[in-house]
Amino acid sequence: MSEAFIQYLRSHVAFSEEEISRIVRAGVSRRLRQNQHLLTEGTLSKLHVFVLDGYLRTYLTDHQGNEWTVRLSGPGEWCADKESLATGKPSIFNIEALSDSRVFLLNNNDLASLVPGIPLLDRLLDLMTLHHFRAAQHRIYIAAACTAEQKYTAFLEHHPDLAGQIPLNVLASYLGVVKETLSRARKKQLV
Amino acid sequence: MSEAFIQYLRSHVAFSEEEISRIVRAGVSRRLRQNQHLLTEGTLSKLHVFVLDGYLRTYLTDHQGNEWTVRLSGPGEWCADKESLATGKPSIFNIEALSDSRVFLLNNNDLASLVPGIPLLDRLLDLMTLHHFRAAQHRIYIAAACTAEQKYTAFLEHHPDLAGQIPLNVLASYLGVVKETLSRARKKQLV
DNA sequence: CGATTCTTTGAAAACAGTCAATCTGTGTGG
DNA sequence: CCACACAGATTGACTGTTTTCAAAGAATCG
Repeated sequence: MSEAFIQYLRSHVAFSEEEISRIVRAGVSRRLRQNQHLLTEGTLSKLHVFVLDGYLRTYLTDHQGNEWTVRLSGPGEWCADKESLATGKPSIFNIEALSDSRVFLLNNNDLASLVPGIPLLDRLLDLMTLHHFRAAQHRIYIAAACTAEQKYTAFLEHHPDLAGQIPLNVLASYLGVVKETLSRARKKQLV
Repeated sequence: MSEAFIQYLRSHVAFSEEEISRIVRAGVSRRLRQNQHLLTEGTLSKLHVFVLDGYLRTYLTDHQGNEWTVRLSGPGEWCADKESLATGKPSIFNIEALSDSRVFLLNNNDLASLVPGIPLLDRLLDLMTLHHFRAAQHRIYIAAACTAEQKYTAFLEHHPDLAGQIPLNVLASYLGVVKETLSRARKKQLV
């Protein structure tokens, strides 16, 4: 069931098999249908989400009702509202499955209770945060420095697998352009 | 000397006075001249920088030699290259003083060696990371959803103190617009 | 097959970037 | 103290890109 998650644990931090099994037992794997929401703005999120299979997107809605995708998460990636987790305040984000997906869910409290016994877990949590932060930093640079076409090219380079899997309007809201512009950029790209 | 840092420690985490004194003794305060660099790309950074006074900017240079400001840090804020700290790889960023400044420097190793004796330090480091991540997330949204004028307005709201303190071209490279565009946005703002 | 959603295309308008000139303030040397 | 140079900021005219609006063309699902 959660083989992909176990693989992830093995390859990123030097846990013992016994530790891995304890971590895995602390969570559950779950299926999500396409368009199913895992988190809705205004509610509390206590979950760390590890994507086993499929694609999730994290987005927020502005005052005009436009949706802005702030993160895309594919297999082997994490997806959590760090902020809501840390502060205990309701989330401003929504998390939705872009396709039928399987995820591994870890409750923050359960995870925290394991930390004293498995000191390396802290290292894992650090890694997760760093990964997210690094990605965010890179996106800020891309958003500032690139034209629509360059953004699309950069996205293809960083996420060759993802491009074909997600709807155009979602990718557009991720890149910060309008769907028509992205459609044109994509067309040029092919020539 | 480092009063502002001590205040910060007191108000953010419930350290004892003795712990605070141990933390403060682990670092040093230093003066920076305007335009002086605290970190240059290609070098290793082991420092956590707390701004006592003045303003720092973190930027990177692209292939065409353009500078892109990825962070601005004022009094009471942190400024560090998390990535270089965590991976031990040379930094891709530069950190520069925008004005004559005073900073409090903590070496990562020194800080790490205090953690076992002061468990709350982990909480502080979490807070720092979270703060940075939150800011990055917000900037991604602003970059995607806002026009030049709205970006400037949003910046004024979030950093009312900073706007007057930093040169226009730096702010422009932070907002992801050209300096002329920012100049015009600022003019409209006044009307 | 019809209905809905996603994508493409076109034309016009709004927006931001480029280039070049001017203006402003600051500091330096005569 | 003035004149000058210099860097930062503004302005104007122009170009190029992106958005907007509207319509038509695929693709998908029941």
